[in-house]
Amino acid sequence: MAETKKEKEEKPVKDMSYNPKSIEQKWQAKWDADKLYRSVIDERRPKHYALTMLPYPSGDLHIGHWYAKTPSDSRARYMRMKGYNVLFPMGFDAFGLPAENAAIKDGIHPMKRTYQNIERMRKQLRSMGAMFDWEREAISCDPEYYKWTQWFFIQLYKNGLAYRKMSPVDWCPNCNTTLAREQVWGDDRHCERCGTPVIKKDLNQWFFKATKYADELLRFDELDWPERVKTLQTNWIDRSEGASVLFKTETGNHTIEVFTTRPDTLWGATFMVFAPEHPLLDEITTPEQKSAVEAYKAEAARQTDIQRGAVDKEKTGVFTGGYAINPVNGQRIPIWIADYVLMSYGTGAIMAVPAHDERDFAFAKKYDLPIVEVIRPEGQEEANELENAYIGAGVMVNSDQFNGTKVNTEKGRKNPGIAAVIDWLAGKGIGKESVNYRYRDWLISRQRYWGAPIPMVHCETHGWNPIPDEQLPVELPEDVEWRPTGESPLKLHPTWKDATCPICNGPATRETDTMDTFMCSSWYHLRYLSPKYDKAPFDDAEYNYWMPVDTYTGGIEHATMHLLYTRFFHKALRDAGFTKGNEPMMQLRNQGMVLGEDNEKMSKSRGNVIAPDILVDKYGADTVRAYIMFFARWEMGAPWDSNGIEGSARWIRRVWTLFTDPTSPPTASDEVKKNLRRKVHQTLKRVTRDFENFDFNTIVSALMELLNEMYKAHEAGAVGTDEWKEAQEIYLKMMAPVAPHISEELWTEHLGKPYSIHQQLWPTVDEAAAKDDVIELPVQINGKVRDRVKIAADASEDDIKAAVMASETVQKYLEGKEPRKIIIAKGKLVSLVV
RNA sequence: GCCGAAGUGGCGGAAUAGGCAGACGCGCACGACUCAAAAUCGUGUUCCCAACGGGAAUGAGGGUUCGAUUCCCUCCUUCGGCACCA
Repeated sequence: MAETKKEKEEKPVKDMSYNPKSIEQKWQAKWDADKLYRSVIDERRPKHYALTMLPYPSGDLHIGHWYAKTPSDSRARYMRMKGYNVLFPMGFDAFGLPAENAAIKDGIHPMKRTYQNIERMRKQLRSMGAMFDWEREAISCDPEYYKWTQWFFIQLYKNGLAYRKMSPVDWCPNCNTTLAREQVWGDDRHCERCGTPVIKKDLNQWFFKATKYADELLRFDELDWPERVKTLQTNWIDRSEGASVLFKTETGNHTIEVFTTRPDTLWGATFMVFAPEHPLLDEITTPEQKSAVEAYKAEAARQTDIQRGAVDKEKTGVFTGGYAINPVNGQRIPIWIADYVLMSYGTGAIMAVPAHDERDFAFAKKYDLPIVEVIRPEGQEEANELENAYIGAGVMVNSDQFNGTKVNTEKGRKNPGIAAVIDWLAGKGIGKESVNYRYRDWLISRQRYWGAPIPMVHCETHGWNPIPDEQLPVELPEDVEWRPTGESPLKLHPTWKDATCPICNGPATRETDTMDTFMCSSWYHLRYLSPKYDKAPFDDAEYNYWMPVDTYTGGIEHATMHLLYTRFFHKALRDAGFTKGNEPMMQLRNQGMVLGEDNEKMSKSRGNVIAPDILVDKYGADTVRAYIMFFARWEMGAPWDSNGIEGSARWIRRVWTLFTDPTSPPTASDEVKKNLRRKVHQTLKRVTRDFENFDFNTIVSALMELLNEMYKAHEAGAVGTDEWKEAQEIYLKMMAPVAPHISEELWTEHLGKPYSIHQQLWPTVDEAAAKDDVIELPVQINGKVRDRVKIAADASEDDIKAAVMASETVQKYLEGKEPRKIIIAKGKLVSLVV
């Protein structure tokens, strides 16, 4: 050993074999020491805020994290080389249930566990060699962070956007907490996090008035977002245009408001239906019907949402004994209750038009209620004996002065029948144009410990009031007891609840619920701007320079959760005067998912998890990065293929071999040199375009292709020529965003170029060099490729024609005939029609 | 039921203004190097017809076009979202 070392010292020999481990460690340390990726405001340069969704500190970096973050990093690096001042921060979404559940099991405090996990994941994230600016790291469970989460809650409260309400809410019996509507998924209405079906509970909870922004959230005109996400959000909000109409009860004691998308069918409303939970039921129900109604209500309450919501379920209902008056024709119509009417949509009461609504039709048939046709297909004279509800276009009949008015299948004012009736209703004061949404306010209370406490106190005299700013943050107590029942330790804590009313200084009780962690992640992109700033959630100077986020990358699963919340949050803050612009994230791109080799979702229980650490250890980060970018279309994702990575490893090694090859005297012909230069610039063009479009897989393909060409040029003696040197430089610059370590090593150590390659500008395409001068034109005869003709790229149509007709093969297929038509697609192909 | 995405070799995928289908890679086969293996390098690799050569083929069927993976219509399959929403 000693001898070898001595030998090395005396006669330094460069180790020529590719050793990713030492290269990667070396450069990561140097970049770090030099603060190469520190981003500071620089007014002279255009800014680019690249953001990738922050991870939950689960404790281990998953291959999925790599799949999300590596291409995002590579794109950020590309933008930096394009001359942008790029901000690419990283942090942790550190509140949440897993840490608390683990604490219940083993007693380790979530704080302790979370920071340990962060420590570990930080290390793993660094092994990626990404350009994260770690000085901007933000951790949402840090009191210096959640102080501002709480502060924002108070701002929303002060602006009338936070309120407390008793209502039936979704409860996950496994997570022991309520959930927002967005967090309940699927046919069986399960918890988004743990998959357990939720149940309904009546609880007092805090909500954000997200519905105030429903219309604005439907506008995407400023956004470069995938259609898919815009569609998901649009469907989620589900705007529905129609009218609200006032019905009076027969006794005249009550007014019942209903929402309908079909006010043009009002004359066909032959009964009304209330949801079983409707508050007016008790007063409308007659004594004779009381027991039947009560029984039905009890049965409906007993059923789960899933049972009630089953589409194919036979309709059931009970007559209340009460009557309403149809305001358009004075008809006395019975009021029923049925569970197909939901209290949570519209007003919980509907006008039933059996002739033109399938559900009402089925109900009327079953209970033998009158069916009156009010829309008839155009041109048809006779009344219909309806076998089904008619929902098509037609003309209004049995509708007094509106008879003959045309009705199409459009919703809202686009439908002449609806427009006419709405105007008339409004004039009479019995109805008006109205819009309904399926979208609900955001329920943010969580009955858990490991979250940001809701900064509100309750006083017997003064009700609910926010904690004064100077008392923020409301910190989580550390001396808590973990109950296996899952009850919130905040509720059980002996003294934590005790507070002072900010109005009267009398005794008050603290809110023991914490906030939905989606609240924390609704503004993390702002905390990154100035994570240590203590005068406000963010420094305005930083905000004015960096915001909005230019490129946001992350998973599609957040389409109606995080991405909707964060848009709402930005708009709410904008109206409160804290943020500018209408949208927080201008461009969005979603990556797909990496599946296990068995084509299933990766999970510990399936045993199909791919650990990036092992791959990095075996191949080096550059190879893992390259493979992740190469093996699938980024937005699609694909199952992992352990063999496939060998291809990327081979590519990296082949680059190393070629670029560390000692120079030899240049012997290449002019043609070889010209062809090399052409391929280099053609590749640069492709790679540039692909980076712009997030087509990461074809970037690596193009680089592999060019490398193959370079090997051929090498064989032909191109080494040492100016073209070769240019090829090497451009190659490494194109490779730098993909494989930052090896390209730095080859750039500085083997090409002897100035450190750092990551501070170089992206090369410019030489269009003239990229142009082909001779091209091979395929010749089609009657649609089939029969020959290929080599010809100058700038040849005239006549020259092309002549060359094609001169071909023996072409003549053979023409069999002496003249082509009827010759189509020349310039630079692409020639097509002969015989 | 409604809305959306996707369907291309054994596999991942490419074809980015309608113009050579299968780039690039995996895998496989053969060859070189080697005592041998690994690594590396080279050649081949959509299918069918013995074949020179030809034919078929981008989920299926139709249409537009000189020409369709690409545009239009109908349908099938897979995945995702919503769903008694008035």
